Amino acid sequence: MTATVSSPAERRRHKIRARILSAAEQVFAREGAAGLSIRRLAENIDYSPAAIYKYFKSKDELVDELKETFFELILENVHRIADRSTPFAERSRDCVATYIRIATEKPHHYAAAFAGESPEGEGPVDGEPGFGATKKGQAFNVLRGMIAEGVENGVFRSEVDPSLAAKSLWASMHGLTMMIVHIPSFPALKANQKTLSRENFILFHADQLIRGLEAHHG
Amino acid sequence: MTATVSSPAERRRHKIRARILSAAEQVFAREGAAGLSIRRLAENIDYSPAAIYKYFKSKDELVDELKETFFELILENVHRIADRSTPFAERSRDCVATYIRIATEKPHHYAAAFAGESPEGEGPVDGEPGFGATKKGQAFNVLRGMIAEGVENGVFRSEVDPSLAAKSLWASMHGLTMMIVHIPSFPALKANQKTLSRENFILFHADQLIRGLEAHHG
DNA sequence: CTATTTAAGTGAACAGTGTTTACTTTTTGA
DNA sequence: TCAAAAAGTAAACACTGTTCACTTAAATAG
Repeated sequence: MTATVSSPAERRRHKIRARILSAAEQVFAREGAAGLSIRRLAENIDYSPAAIYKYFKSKDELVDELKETFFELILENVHRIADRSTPFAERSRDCVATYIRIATEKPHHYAAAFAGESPEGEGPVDGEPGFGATKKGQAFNVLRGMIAEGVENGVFRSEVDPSLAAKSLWASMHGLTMMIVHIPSFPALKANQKTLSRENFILFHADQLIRGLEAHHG
Repeated sequence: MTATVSSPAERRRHKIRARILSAAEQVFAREGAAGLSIRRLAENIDYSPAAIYKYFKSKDELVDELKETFFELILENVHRIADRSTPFAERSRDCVATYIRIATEKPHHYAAAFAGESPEGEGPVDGEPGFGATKKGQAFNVLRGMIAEGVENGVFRSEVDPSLAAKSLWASMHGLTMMIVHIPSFPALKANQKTLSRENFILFHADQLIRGLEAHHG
């Protein structure tokens, strides 16, 4: 699909861009956006701070690329689960759980992806044109498709609107993810004397959310 | 309960502290932690930047007080609903909805309360000694109490552990709140041609969460 | 192969930030 | 009244993202 249309100069440029992103990624993964400074980054790759601006027009743009790559990872994993042929209920739960699992593996990435540090600038949202283009939007669409399937199956209540329910479900997934990301010791679980692992908590949460959608058959 | 044990000096000091906090609150509510700089704050109250440090040992400490006051507001509102004598299911939903409603009225406060800007430092969590002392912790305890009540009533499934379920529920409330806070246009709802208000979305979400807990009677 | 244009890279500065230190002024209490 | 404690400040430190004028290297055209 992608032929070698790039000139040597373009390839070189792309390579250096990747080098910068790679160095940025390493710092970002450990210390987050705040810990990643242009000056430190420049030093790491033996460049002057100003040189970075020949490749990225701002720190935000650089960080945005790290975030998009990260969401690509989430999308891939969720997609893989969604395309399985396991029983529907189980598959739904696994989608939810996978999102949370993968997301919490890179806490700084996830936190930064939603907090443009101040509540304002964000990409397009559902309904707007560019939404399906972002990885975030694609992940949401997978979720909605899954719920629509459940409604058709009769597994989920017929009143639920997939688009609405998907947003609600997404918010809940997002919530646990954020909790784990922001409060490292969450969930501090000594529930009923038993110490539950984080994994078990995620599964409980996912189960709870799917239950809210299910039709009562019996 | 609190007699006038304070000397004139102490009262004066407290007054100035409050003055600083009030000035900080105004900027913070509009522009968040990033927009609130010590220098700007000092200028607003005709003080030198260094003077602030006679009253607060860091910007973080100052902001922490704003956050705690904010969570006091949430707690008050949730408590008021929880203490009502309306039917249990309705009351539960209202608690959840109220948390989200009040929280999203001060987006910057809420976002800052959970994002210590970098995922690390947070107050005590459930199980630890100081948890009940924080307003955040108290709000959680109200939630857990409510769920415990539901389990005893038989309204909620008997298997659910209140402590565990409260964390899960809290995470979901937190999720929608964060979504609204971070993505101003969330939920972008043109679900089924109908434009739903944010309020309706919150109620749907709350309903969905309570459903997940309910026992299937019938 | 040379001349010219374009891109890459840089040092220094600008405008900010939170915080500390040494110093002065004011207030307090014996 | 006078020493001690607290309040307040100017100036500096060590950072930050970003821009500008400048030099150096590479690509392109004649």
